[in-house]
Amino acid sequence: MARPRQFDEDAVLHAVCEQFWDAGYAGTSLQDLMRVSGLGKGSLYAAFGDKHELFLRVLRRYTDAVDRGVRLSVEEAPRAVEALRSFVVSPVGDPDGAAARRGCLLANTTTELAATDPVVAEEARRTYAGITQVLAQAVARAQEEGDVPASADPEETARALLAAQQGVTYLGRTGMDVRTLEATARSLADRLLPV
Amino acid sequence: MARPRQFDEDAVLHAVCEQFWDAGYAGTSLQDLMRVSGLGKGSLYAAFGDKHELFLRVLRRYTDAVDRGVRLSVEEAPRAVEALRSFVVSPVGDPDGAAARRGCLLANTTTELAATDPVVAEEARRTYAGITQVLAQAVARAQEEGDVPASADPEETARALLAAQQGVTYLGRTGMDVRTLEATARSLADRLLPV
DNA sequence: CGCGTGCTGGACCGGGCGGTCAAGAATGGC
DNA sequence: GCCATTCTTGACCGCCCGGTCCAGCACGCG
Repeated sequence: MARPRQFDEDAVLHAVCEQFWDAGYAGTSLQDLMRVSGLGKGSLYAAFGDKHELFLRVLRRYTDAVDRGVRLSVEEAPRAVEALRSFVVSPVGDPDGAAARRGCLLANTTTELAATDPVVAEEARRTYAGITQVLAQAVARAQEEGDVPASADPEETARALLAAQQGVTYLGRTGMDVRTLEATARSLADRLLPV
Repeated sequence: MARPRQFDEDAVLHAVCEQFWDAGYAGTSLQDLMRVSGLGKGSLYAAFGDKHELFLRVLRRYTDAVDRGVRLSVEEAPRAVEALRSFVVSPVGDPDGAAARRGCLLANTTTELAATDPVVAEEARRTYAGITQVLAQAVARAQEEGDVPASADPEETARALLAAQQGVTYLGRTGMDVRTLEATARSLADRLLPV
């Protein structure tokens, strides 16, 4: 046969993801990608195509992970309402606020590119539609469990929770004080998920 | 004297603002700025400094306008709760969704730059702190007017409203269907501003 | 009316961009 | 051990980036 690959594809995608996450799409140069991946330009192009294709690959990997994370969180929660609450608070991350300031790769790059890149916009809509569905099911379960009033519309509640979570994500990116941010997130969860 | 300026500074700043708003900071080249302003490089540099300075100038102009807009909306509202509701729904904009997809210049560029540009991050925090203050006063007024329960903490409510509004702004940028977006915004306003 | 002043426009610069390619190195089947 | 095959490296490409600079132009004061 021929010469086998000398790099771990998954490790490269992870490193590239971190880079795009921190610096954005336009803010990441091919040199950056070479540096974080340890690969030459040729290898990158042969393995993943051009910068844009590589970015989409990484973005889909990320959205898949997010989707799986939300599903798992709902599945594993003893009570669905707990998963819903933790979803809203999740952007807060660590107590020193580094995770909050980083934001979300999907949110960051959608804001940067959605207006000009229909593929990115569609990926965002697809992901949020999936999350909304999972949240709506969780709301329905929470209603059965008596933690959310039966009068609430599950899908409408799910969308409100999603919007709230994205708002928290954004305020985190502004560098807002973490404790204030967490209080805001908890307050939103309280108000959107009344007992 | 000497040759007077042949351009309207305010018109140039307006055009440049639109450009940064649509294409982002990195996505806007000096050629773009020359095109939309009708000025040569030399004039742009002489009048406004380099690209970054020009951007900050435009950003401050924008945040000032936003701040004035919110203050005015609260002042002019017959009942404060109406201003609060319209604040949350405001990102929806026109019925065809163009304004929603455009998002907010401050939100877009903060997401793009806040991690690397402390000046932009500070401008964002300053603006949102101001808006929070105005909203909190409006909440207090709404309480006096009997439209919001006296038990609610004005500042906490203001922050929840701000986060909700930013979440709606972001979902608008993803290109979410305008009617769904508007329903989500109204639902958030209903839940965060109970009678 | 002429001259100094400061605005104007574009030529010009070095550099870094995204992307291509060819030559060589590492493999495993034969 | 040879060869076909694939991966790897880095030189190279044309282009456009942000930024500088200067020659000339339009003005209005004296």
